[in-house]
Amino acid sequence: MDYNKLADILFCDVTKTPEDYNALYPARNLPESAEVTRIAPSPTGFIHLGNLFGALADERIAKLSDGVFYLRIEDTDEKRKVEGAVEAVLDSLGYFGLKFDEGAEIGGNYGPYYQRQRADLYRTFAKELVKKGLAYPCFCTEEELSAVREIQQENKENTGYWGKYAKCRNLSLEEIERKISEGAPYVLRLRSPGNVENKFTFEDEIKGKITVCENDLDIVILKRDGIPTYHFAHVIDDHFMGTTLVVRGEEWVATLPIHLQLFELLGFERPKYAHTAQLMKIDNGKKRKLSKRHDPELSLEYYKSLGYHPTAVKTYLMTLLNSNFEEWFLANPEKPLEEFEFSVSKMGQSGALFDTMKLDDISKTVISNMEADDVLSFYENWVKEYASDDYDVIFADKAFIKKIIELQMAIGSKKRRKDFICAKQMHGLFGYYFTQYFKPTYDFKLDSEMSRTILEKFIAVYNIADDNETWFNKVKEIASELGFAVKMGDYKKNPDAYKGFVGDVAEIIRVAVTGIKNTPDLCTIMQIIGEDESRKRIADAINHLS
RNA sequence: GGCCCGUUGGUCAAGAGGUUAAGACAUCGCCCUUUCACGGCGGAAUCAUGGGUUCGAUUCCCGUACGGGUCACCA
Repeated sequence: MDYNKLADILFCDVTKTPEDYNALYPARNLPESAEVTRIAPSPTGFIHLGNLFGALADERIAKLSDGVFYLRIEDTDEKRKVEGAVEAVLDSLGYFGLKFDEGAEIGGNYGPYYQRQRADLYRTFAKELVKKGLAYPCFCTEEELSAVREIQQENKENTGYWGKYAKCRNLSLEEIERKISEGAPYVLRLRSPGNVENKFTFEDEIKGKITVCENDLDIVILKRDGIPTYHFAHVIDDHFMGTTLVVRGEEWVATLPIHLQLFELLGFERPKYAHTAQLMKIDNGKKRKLSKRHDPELSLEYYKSLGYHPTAVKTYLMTLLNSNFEEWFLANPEKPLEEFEFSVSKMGQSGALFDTMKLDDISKTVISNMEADDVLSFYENWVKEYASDDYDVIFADKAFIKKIIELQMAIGSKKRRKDFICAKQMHGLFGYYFTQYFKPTYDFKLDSEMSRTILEKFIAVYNIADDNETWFNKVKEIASELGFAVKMGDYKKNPDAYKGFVGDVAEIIRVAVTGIKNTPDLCTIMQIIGEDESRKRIADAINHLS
């Protein structure tokens, strides 16, 4: 068979040569240790936690090694393409603070970064393969292929296009020419020189040694429309874009032999691979891979809409990504996580269960370490986007809401509070500060008579100018007069001697003023909402009790 | 089903041929406390299983079970 002739028939449109591309995409001029990483999503319009998980690793590795982190869009599947998906990817990752050095919509010297725009490149190398007798056109229909698969399954053989089942492998040039002239559609398949009997071990950056079989499948490299499959595009792109480390999900280890074979046949040096474990969740008592379809918590938009701070999500992901990160974070809660020395070797190799509790805990810590102004503006942006109806009320007076945030965070005191998890939950915490939203339930712990007495006595001595200590001394006095212990310890030692302790008294006032039992320092709350409002609320409560 | 990978408390996990088997989240108890939160102290809780190798194995080897991945002209 004259492979050159076949190549010319199949690729009469190809005018460039491999040399042209070698010149177009020279090796990157980077230091020895620099890693070039990438994320390569398909534009389905849905970027999820798993993508962010991998992207974070990619980004850290590239940054810490003074390398390059780029974005390539794998849009080879026309059917899955969604309008605006690329913008969504950029938006989502941008929200989480991941910046690309080059890539789709950003530019760079190794573009275009959309695979559909690189068709000539792929076809040039596909042609090379044909010339060497390493690729051939296949005219099999879907029906033929599935019939073959059934036979293989019956015979308990490996499924796929291989060996004796590779019908089009040995078509003569004449047959090929005839079919093409008849307009028969075809794909281009690799003529795999591999043998499944041959096993070899491969060193993965995360998983260590993996034993695999050589690929013997004549996989499709160019689809009917002339666009490459993932496998072929991956090899060509990561070669010409100079990727040094491919970080991708472990679902790809199964096809690793194909990729390795392709690198070898094309004479390219292969990159290192790091196959990451998948994020899992418990479903009906079973551990399973998080799925885009069924798990809303996989969507990045989900966290954004709940108002989880991007740093919190990133920090949580880092704990899953690097086993020694958490220790570092606990020791340096205030340091930016960019300072952590991320390492591929510390990446876990089994799938981690996604733990919302832990995310919440980390969120609390992350937010409690932020400046009040940053929390405020983060919250403001969230309200604008997700609770816009409340915006005018809450942000009518920025100084007011800032005071609330400072109180809730206990800014200024030795120990900050860790009340805030996410913007949505913050939003729910703020109700009683605003007259418009204040709807007390008046769940008083003591009987009406006593509750009313406490409130009456309190309102008689209340002075908004009192500092915290004076304020509390007044409460203590009332407690003492009415037969409550002033110290909790006294009450605990001798509960029968008292009606309760000072906390019980304070709670009555708290419920009257805020409508709920759990709040930060009451004295400050009353200062924030103001004297008139405080007095009015207490008077209302007294009325309610009368 | 074939092939590949994995299995340390409820969860995330460190770990090494000999350890009281770290730490974090969750949980429970106590302390602190005007409530809550924060913080402090303490408790309960783990090496899937059967065989080897070894003076000794949770750690190494083999099998079993279980879990995961994959078997497209999808990525």
